Amino acid sequence: MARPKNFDEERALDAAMRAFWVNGYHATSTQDLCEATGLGRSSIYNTFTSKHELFTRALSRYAEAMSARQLQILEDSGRSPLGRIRALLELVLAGEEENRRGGRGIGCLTVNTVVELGDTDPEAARVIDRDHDRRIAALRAVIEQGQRDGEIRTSRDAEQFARFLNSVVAGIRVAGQGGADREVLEGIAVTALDALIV
Amino acid sequence: MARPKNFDEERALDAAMRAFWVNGYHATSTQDLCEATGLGRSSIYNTFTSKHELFTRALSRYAEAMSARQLQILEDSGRSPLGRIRALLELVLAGEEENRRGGRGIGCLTVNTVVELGDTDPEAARVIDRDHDRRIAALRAVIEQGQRDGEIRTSRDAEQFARFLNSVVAGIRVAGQGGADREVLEGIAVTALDALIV
DNA sequence: CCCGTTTTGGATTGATCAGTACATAATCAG
DNA sequence: CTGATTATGTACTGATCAATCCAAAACGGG
Repeated sequence: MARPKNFDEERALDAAMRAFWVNGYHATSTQDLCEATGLGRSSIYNTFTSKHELFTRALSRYAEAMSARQLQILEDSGRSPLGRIRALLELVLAGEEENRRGGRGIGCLTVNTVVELGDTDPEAARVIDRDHDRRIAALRAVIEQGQRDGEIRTSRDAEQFARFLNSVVAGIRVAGQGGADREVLEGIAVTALDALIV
Repeated sequence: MARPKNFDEERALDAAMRAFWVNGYHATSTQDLCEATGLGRSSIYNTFTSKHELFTRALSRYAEAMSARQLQILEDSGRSPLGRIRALLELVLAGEEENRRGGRGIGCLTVNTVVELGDTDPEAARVIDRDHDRRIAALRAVIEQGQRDGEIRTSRDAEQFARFLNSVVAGIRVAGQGGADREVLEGIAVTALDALIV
């Protein structure tokens, strides 16, 4: 029929995602994206239409992959509710440790995007809001379960606690970007858990 | 001797700070800075040398002003240690509420800068690190006092609690930028305090 | 083998970027 | 009033931005 693409679209998307993740939307030029993906301008525009659309797709992919791993942990019936939350925080810590560059982390693409673009990018905001809602719902379900089991003892309702934990994760990410090492981030995480067992 | 400047340098710096705060470093053009400050290009370059230097000065000014208010609260002997921490969180909540734009906040310039520039801007990183250390030290002192008074748990050491609280503040800021309203942010703050209170 | 279709590379577009050059305007010391 | 000095407005610089154009290349169905 026609000439086939010479590259794997998902691999290219991953490379672009990485570039946006490390440098942010504005500081990543289309030239940077060409170099990161190994594609020419034509291929990028032919496949992804525009820098902004490529960003939106990369962000969606990130959110999807990240949430998939996190929700899998939160729904792991092999662990207790509290154990799941611990495992989630452990995943975050491991991720931050893995992504350290020259002593500083690169954080989380969704957090970075909220901070960099705020409400100036409605498509990005939509992706992030959706992802946020899913994570809050999953956290909330686990916390409710833990409260029923008596493992989680807090006078706060599950929704409030879910938002607290989500915010702590964002805070850990920012601290990682500020240069905090594993030990410090772990200290933040375990301290947050103290609020669960009041 | 010579022609005097036609504007107030500090007011201009405030306006520039605001522009960087709302839109970030990369998304704020020199043209934007002219419009925000009301100055011409010549005046800006004559006074502040470069966009980057203007940014560094604006960031320093922000950090200075922000820390001044926060340290004043943390050192207010009219309140108990825990009362000071509550007041600090209240200040953060009030600030986030004040800065809401179209439903979303604009966060905190230092947090925004850590996230946007990470370690790609050494001058900015230096300013922020210094500010961070001061805040941690002040928090730590208050927490130690609270622990001596029996008002704050001794299960974690003061340094760890300080870093936790600082991270929670960053998390609140990010949540505010994500669109969370006052009630939600307040929920995060009071839940965080559960980890400290005996 | 060849034609229709799509991909690809490279040159190019106009807009915008940060920063500069320079002439003019404003100020004050004398 | 004059001259030294600094501020300001305007026009401009080269670089880079995202995006497009177009011709050549690569494929698969017939």
